Amino acid sequence: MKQVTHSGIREAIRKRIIAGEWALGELMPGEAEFAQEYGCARTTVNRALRTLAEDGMIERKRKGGTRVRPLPLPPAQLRIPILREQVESRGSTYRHRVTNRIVRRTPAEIRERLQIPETTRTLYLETLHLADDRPFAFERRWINLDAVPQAEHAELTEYSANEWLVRTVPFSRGEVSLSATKAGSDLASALATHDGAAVFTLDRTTWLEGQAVTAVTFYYAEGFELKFSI
Amino acid sequence: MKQVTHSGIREAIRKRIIAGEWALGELMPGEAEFAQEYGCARTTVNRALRTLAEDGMIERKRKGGTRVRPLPLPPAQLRIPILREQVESRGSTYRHRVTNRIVRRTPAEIRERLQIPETTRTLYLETLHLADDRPFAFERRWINLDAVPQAEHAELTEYSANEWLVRTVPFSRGEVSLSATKAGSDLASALATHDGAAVFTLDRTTWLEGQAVTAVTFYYAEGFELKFSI
DNA sequence: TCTGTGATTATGTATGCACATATTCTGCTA
DNA sequence: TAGCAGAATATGTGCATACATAATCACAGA
Repeated sequence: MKQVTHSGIREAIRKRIIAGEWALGELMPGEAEFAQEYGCARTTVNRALRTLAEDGMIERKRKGGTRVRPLPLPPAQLRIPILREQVESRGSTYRHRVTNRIVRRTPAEIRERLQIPETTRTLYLETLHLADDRPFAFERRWINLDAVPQAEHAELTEYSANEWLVRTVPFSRGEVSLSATKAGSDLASALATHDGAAVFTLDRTTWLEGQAVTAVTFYYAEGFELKFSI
Repeated sequence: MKQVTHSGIREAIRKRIIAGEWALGELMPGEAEFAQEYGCARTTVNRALRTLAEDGMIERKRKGGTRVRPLPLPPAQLRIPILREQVESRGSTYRHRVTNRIVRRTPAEIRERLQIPETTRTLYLETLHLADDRPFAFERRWINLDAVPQAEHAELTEYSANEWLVRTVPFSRGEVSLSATKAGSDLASALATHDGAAVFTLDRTTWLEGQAVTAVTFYYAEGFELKFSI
């Protein structure tokens, strides 16, 4: 009846929590108790409960015991795919075009986002991402040339700066901000839409081992939706 | 020098991956090899590598071995806080006002989203969420009364429908869609902004054990940003 | 009543071992 | 050469045990 695998026990306990066997915030049985009930080692229960805690379903404290989360976290696992995948998953053909590329003075706002001094050189890039040759997203990007010097002379024809960085500086971390922007005339013409269009906007600042790598803003064409499961 | 804890080993290996010791997609040493190198049990290495795999940094296959992810996943952990927390974390006072509440025919679009027949009764709610008495977000919600019959007569004064559902039907799952909407005149007046404003929009459809619970759309006031770390 | 200290206890983790499971690899056979 | 069966192997998992660690609790002393 009851599985004696950690995943089986995890799902059994998950069902019991959802069924309301313990109220929000209420203390649950301890590992030893569950182990006896399910007829398995405490180690196995430990793993089941640890996983549920990682999922945000329960809280655990040494000596304090295990309890159902008082206010369950809305757990959303959002993975923002790289643009090529966003386009190709819609069945469209992806292409990109670098419309501007220059090493120039970094605007103060970007210097602050990247926390770099005025002397640091950055590469500024504007890229238009196309789905079936229609504008899909417009990208403004600054790359810290101290962190990624080889970007200055990188070929960005086969791969966009987006993909090039993912391959060159993988596993970087950072901050993302999502918002809605009212298109000005320059943005509207880049995205081939009208002035005042509501544009879904994604800002990302990326770090690797404490050093700023890049700051980027994506402006998505009208009708774009970022979908994910929770 | 090197920790013999799973987290110590995990971080050591993470650093080696980031340093580029193995190329993207390249085969890494096996568990037994790492265990010998770090002088610990294979179980410990197993947990370290398992965690790295959950983080999306490596891929593992039985007999196939462990390799660095060929194309690293952009790992974004987004937890959408409930509105009260979004407001209060900005240091503002949260209040809400139910501006409309009616059991009526469910629009076909919503029936499709919830996959419910025409006969199913739903509760329609409009709620205005305020930060320091200024509009922060406007919410349109349909609640499946088959799934949550007690919603029909629930007091929604202390807690908004948002929070009431989180407490009543915790741990539900679903789909989220983020987009940008151009405000029409009714939405603009609800949010006390101007016609044509760019409005950040969040759609969510929620399920519990295969049954549709609620469909909701949040329209956030101008200037709103949804921030998170990756 | 307040305070601090030590005992208590639930979870956290490392280990050695055994066995399960999914792939890949090898070599036999047609 | 193609196809298939079985061997080999890396990861996956369960268990018993021991000890670590962090909270909490109880109690003594001021």
